[in-house]
Amino acid sequence: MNNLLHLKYAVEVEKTGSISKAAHNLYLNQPQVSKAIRELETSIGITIFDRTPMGVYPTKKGAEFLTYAKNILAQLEAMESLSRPESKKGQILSVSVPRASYVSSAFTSFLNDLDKDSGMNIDYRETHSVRAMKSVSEGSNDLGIIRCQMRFEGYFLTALQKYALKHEDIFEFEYLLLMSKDHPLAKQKEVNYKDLLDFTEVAHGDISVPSLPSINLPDKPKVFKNRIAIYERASQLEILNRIPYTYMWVSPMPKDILDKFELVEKKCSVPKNKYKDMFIYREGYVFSDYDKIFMEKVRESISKVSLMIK
DNA sequence: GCGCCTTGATGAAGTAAGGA
DNA sequence: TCCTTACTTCATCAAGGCGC
Repeated sequence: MNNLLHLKYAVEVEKTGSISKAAHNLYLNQPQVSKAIRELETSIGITIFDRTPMGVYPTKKGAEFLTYAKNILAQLEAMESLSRPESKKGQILSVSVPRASYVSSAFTSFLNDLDKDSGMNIDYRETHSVRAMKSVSEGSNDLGIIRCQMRFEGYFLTALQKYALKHEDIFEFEYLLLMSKDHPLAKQKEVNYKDLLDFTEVAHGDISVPSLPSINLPDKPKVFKNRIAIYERASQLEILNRIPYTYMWVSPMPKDILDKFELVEKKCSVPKNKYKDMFIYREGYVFSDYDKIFMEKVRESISKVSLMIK
């Protein structure tokens, strides 16, 4: 292995899909980056990129190598951050999470406990599981929470292995129906799936954050006649509150949010409705104190919502 | 099919910085 | 001062996509 710069070049080349563009981004010349990549390939004995006139693409082994390279660079960044002055480091948290009220509630609680005078650098991204795995693997985020449908658990475990990520199961649950306390079905202890035919589903409008079973389950029977796609969470809850013939599929929510918007959650028996959330992090990653506090807040939030749905 | 364009690969010549 | 290393600049070539 020549040096860490070569890894950096290779990662940039993968990111841009072009040696020329990577060279431009790295403030170098194309021949130099081309030569560096070639030397790197020679030194490790594999072809990292397939060259084409349209650009370069990682080979199968190259993609595997780049995953390790990104891990090394992320760990190096973490090591270097140790030597930075404490005042500049501040209170750091960098996470990718699913759109889930219990997680955002934990995050709010985490923020409340921070010292606003000590400086903070918080990166909180709501995104889908694949993007979260990619972000954590590449070092864009240190910690992640991913959601997987239980029947696809094997697929996710294979993906985690591919991204060289470790995981910790934190929450198993079924999606619930969320509706106004004045909803015609709100008085029923459990809702039948067919009961939903007469009502309007509120769905999340951003398919890049697919946290709803109706989006995640292409094979799920489409019983709804009416559907409203809303992008913004507060608007979703406001609509559920004000329009009592609407409902929404959600993961178990904290009581304070339900009370605030005068909403109730109802169980509804549907097939393949078992999900699991898990923490993910890079192999060898050492949790910071703030990571640990956030993780504890998430666990506390899970304990609270779990008590409610029992 | 041809010409043009883009892309990557390679080589030569030169520059700058650092170390012996 | 000389050598090494890293880098830039320039030129050239091959391969493939694209429009006419």
